Amino acid sequence: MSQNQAMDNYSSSFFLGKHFSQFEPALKEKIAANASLREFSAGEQIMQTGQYFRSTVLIAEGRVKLYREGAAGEEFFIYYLEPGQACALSMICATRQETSQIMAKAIEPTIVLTIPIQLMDDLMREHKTWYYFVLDSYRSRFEELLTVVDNVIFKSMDERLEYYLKRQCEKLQTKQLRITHQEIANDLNSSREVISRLLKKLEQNRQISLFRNYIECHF
Amino acid sequence: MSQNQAMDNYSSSFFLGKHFSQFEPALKEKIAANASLREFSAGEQIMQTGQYFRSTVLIAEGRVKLYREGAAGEEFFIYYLEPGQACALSMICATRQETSQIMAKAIEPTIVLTIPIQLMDDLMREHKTWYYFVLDSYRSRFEELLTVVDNVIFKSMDERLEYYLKRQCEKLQTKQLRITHQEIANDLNSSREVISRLLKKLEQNRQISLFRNYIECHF
DNA sequence: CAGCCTCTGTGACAAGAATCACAAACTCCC
DNA sequence: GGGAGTTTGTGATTCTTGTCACAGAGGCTG
Repeated sequence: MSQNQAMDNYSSSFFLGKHFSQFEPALKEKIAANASLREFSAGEQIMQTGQYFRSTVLIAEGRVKLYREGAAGEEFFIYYLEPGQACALSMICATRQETSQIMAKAIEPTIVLTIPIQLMDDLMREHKTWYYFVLDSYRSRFEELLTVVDNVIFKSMDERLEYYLKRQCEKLQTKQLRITHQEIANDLNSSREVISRLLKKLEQNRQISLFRNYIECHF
Repeated sequence: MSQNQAMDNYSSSFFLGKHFSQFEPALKEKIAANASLREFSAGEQIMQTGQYFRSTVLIAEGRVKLYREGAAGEEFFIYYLEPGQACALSMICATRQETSQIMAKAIEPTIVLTIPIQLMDDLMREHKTWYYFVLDSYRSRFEELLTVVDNVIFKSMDERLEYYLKRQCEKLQTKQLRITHQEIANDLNSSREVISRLLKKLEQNRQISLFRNYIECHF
């Protein structure tokens, strides 16, 4: 075993201990022995639309933003993945050798744990904790996707914008959002002017304060 | 064992053989021995929004329509479930005792197989076929939900309507759709007048023919 | 400080979709 | 056949959102 791989294994255990504490020691060891680490810098793409998966992906550090891509290259924001979570799509695509229809981008320096598909059968059979984790990942992402549908179907743009801002504040753990109107418009698949106008309204209602390059929320 | 239950078991095997042929005999027997059958008449609700699940649901006969409900009671059509498919939500909610955020309605006389949650651990551990089936159910529903998002986000109402009609033809295996404009409008969360006008346009383009209470598609 | 780029604000207009109002056509049932 | 209920067609109007055009403000760099 190369020194590099020994280091990988050490680091895998570290992240497993930090963010996957519900896994029992035997499960953690098994994953650590087989997983490898991959690093991504902020802004780097982790998955492209249509890519094949050869492994299951767990987020060890950082933050990943998932988008659905439109025909003309528009990037509609779906949800974030955080440390301790798994890419639900990578788990199923992995078992079936199918392609993913989603694009993922690291928005912070990010480290992911990749587990070879071959290990899945063993993990599912031997570790109830693991299959609970897998099913729960699915359920959570599924529910999150359903709330996205809800918003798009039943809500108007001003409500969607408000929900978007609240969600950002929660996920990023801050009331100061470093983001431009154009970026928000992209995430919501709207246009900059519309977002600017709606933000102005929110400011007039004292719900937020607007500054150059960032927004302060008073939710 | 009551005669009734004996009949249930017999019938369960029958449906398992008919629509779940990928399951190996041992798996089918185990499910048949533990599952029970429930019948629903056309139009009956199978799940209500917010309901708890105590079992995993497989569709044995008929057809089930799944909706997402809006705050004002609007019912937005998500997808159909057919014989051989499982309700993905019931599998995860079952393992975690969570509530579902979806409403399901039988649109034909429908028979479902319900498998008690207690059996899940055993099935997952002992039968690779089963956990592949579970993960694949998830993947398929997830992808289907993503295409719903795509349509709502990136497409205009005329494109969504066309996609809707094609999907109905495929799923219901017919070019004659017995459906009113109002029902389509409900499924797409639009209004009857808008749908009527767009249908007229499709008719002018020779893509469909309109009749009272049904539509003939020439796709 | 001058020039350039990015970000934001705003008015005018266009397009899509929802709503209202009403009429016509079809179906069923007494 | 006549009336009631359901389904469909269509114009007029309004609302929301997207698009175009342009201006000004802030920040960076030579």
